[in-house]
Amino acid sequence: MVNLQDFSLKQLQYFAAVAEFGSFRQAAFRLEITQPTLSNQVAIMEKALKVPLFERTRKGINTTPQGRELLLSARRVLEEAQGFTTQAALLSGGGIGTYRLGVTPTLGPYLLPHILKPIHDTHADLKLYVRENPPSELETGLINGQHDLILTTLPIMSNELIVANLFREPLKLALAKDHRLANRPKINREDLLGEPVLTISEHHLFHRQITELCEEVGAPVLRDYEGTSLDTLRQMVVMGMGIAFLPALYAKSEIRNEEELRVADVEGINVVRNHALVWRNTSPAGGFYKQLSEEIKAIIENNLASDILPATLRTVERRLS
Amino acid sequence: MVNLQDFSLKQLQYFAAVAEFGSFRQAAFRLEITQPTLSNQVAIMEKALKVPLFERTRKGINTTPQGRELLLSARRVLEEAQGFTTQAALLSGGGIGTYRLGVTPTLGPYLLPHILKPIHDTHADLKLYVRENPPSELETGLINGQHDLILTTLPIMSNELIVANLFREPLKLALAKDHRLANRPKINREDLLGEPVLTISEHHLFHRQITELCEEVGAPVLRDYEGTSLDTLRQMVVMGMGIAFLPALYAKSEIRNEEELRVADVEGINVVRNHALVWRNTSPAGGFYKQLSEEIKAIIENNLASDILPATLRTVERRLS
DNA sequence: ATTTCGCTATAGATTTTATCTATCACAAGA
DNA sequence: TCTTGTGATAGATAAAATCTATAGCGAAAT
Repeated sequence: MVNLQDFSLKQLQYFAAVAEFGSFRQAAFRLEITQPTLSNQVAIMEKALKVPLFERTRKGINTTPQGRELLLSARRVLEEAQGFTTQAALLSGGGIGTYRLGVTPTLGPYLLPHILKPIHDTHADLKLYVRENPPSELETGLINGQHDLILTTLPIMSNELIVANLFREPLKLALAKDHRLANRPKINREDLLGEPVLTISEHHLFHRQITELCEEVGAPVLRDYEGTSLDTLRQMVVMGMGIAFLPALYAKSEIRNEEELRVADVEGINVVRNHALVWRNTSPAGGFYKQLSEEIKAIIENNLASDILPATLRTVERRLS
Repeated sequence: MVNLQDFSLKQLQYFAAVAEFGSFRQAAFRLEITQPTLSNQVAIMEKALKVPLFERTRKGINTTPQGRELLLSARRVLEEAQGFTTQAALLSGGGIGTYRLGVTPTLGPYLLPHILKPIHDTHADLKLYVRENPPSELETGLINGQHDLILTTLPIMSNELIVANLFREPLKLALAKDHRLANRPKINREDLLGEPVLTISEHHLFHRQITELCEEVGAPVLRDYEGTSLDTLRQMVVMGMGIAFLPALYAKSEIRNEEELRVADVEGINVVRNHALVWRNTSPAGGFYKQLSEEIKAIIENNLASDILPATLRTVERRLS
């Protein structure tokens, strides 16, 4: 059996050239090598394949019947190889290819619709394969190579990841339409005293932020009814089971119907989620990811300035402990 | 632009193996090379393509987004290359492929039906691409590579051709049913005196044989009515324009209707065509062609013994002058 | 007939490439 | 802390590709 290593692309090229020009000399001239080199390589290939490809005469060559058949296969190989090189040339330009982006379910569906379109306009050949996972899984998934990039909430613990802060997202207070505070022009911290608060399950990072906030203002957390998604949380608020803090972008996206819910700020409360684009410090495309993060930040600040706060920090490599 | 010569099949194999095993060391082990060699080759390819294929970490590698895309192309290349090798392995067995066989129009249609089937049975993967040409064109066509093999009548002049004699084909006398000699049990040389003889056009080799024969027996050749094919010659005999000498195999194939024509031998006349299989002495498949000629000879002697005479000579390399 | 030209094959030197051995440096896990 | 597993690096060696120069042969031209 002939092994793959028994011949090379170069030899296939030589073979095809000789067949095309019908002469070793001419083919060698076109290939910009000398004739003995060409004869040698073809002879080596013939020996490896155990098939005579050419019939040598004093006035040129004839391709053997076997050579004619193999020529077709050889051309197919060369064609595929050419495809490989052209694709490589494309990809070497950067910003091309399918990148696996992991996102938090509490942010992705509400942020991505705003940024995917402009990114696609800038990078026509960039595709994002988006998968949703809770932030903790995003981080490990990024480290072990399931994702190329993640769009997640801080903090990020691993010191082998590079974090590009994008923006801060405030939490908004969501009230049922018939809630006693629903029609207040302003709501203060003190108004929340004793108000039962619904939160999302504790797998999500801002569960802890909310419970801390509730302790500060003296609002009880309804642990028995932790929502598994922001949508169920919203439904529970509508049904009057309590109030809830919802991320601003979620509120902007999903709460259109003012008949159902009122969304309000609370004076003196400034709880935010920090969102960032994160990648491995070993990633060869780090430069491109950095550029991408700047573009995303610009898009957000242009389109969503009224809903979010700009990032506090520049891109930093976070260090643990 | 990346050139084809900038990477090799071997490197593609290495690339695919590293991507598959997720580790240089393991891949190197499977490939039976050392890890530095593998790292080196992959690095060389990355440099040539200007695309990072892997992201190196202390616990293994991740394939970059570009690497993932290129992996698909690389696998296609390797697949085609594999196809090339398997085809080469098939062809190296011999007796496989499409051989271009040139035949005389005065023999091919009447002989080939008898031999193609048995040859196909013996060599299932041998295909013959048959083209008809007058013997003189067959010879030059063989020399300049338009044919791989020819089945033609002797003599062959070129000394760079190898001739394997197959058999001798007698000429039969064809008479119209109402000819004065048609019912004779035997016909002698003397009976032909003065009989007008039709022949095929002078492009065909046995035109000369027939004119010489006619001179010997004192029969005039009707030059004005030279047939362009054996079939027209036969029609002319049926119409009573004269008698004709036809090759035995043609007579056997085409003259079924005894109502039209009578076919007879002439006592004392022994004109034959010598048929041979011929190929270039430079042809790498010479051994196979020789074997093929023996098989054809055997087939003929088994199936057509009553119609032809065995070849006089063994295979010889004919010399000119 | 002889020469010239064009073709491929061959020999040997040289350059280039692939490969190996030995080792380093780093991170994770025991 | 030590071991194990990972890829990178340096230098020596082996292998392969390439070149130059030339031989040998057949066909075409002289």
